[in-house]
Amino acid sequence: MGRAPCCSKVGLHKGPWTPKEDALLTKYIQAHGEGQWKSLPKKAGLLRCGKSCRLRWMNYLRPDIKRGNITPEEDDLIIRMHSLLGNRWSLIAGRLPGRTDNEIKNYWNTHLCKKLKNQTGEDTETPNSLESPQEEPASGSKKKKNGGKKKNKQKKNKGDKDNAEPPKTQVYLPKPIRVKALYLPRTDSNNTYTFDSNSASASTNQEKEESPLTKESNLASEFGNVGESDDFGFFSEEHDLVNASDMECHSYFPSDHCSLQQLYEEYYHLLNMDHSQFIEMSSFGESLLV
DNA sequence: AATGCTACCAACCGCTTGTCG
DNA sequence: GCGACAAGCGGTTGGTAGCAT
Repeated sequence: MGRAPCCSKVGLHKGPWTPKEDALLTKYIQAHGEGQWKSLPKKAGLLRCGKSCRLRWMNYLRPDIKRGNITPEEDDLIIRMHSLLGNRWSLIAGRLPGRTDNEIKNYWNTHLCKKLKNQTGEDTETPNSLESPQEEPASGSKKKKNGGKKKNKQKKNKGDKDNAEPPKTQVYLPKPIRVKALYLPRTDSNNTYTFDSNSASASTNQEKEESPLTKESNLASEFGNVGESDDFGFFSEEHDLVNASDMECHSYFPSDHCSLQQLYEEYYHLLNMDHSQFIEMSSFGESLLV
């Protein structure tokens, strides 16, 4: 398929965003809404590519972003979700409202991977991105060519992080996070699972359709189109969809452990059902169930 | 104080996927 | 069915902070 035009056109800014750029982007989106990322920079007066604008907005500027530590419960959920889903950061992020895929990915690579490695000895490679077992995760794979840079330690535009640098191995604070719609899997009395097809957030059209649900549907399709099985009732459209108001009822920021635990358990059940009864497991699906 | 090294994370890059004409 | 475009996703890179020497 065609690729989006490369962002590296001459004259376009790259690198850290300035407060001025942030303001321009925020102002434009507040006035005109999300979407049309390609034409947005020009209209907003930004010398950035659309992808860059989108990323900045999604990961940092969105008004519904909250900032805060990754709680131990979230930490635990990330670990367990990752064990189920692998490197599907957006899926995992979808289960952790207030967390972006980028954030979770970084958090995994910098904290959890190491943590698990220490706990389990060695076996913490991810299902989808196995690295050499000898290599250090994350940091080991990115030894800096530039080495130390103590001299010019001027701040880049992340001043809000300054108050949040705990010692190593701690959860790092204020980080921009995108609040994604919470697509809660639901269990009905027959223990079948369905997913909402609506977004609870003001997302773009694309986002609505390329939502975690869609990804889950993709996941389901990787399990062999289970959704098409009425018996399975997996992603059947006609029943028991969670509407936005339902989702509001599930705390938008399920900070309590019970909610997170429930999310995990539902995923766990979902992925550990006896699929062999219904489908032929794809290799990917199998990889998720190891 | 200067330098080296590592950890962290924002941002980028390239690929994939979905939509539309 | 095909190609172009828009958007999303995950891996990787590069800059900065902080600790060690």
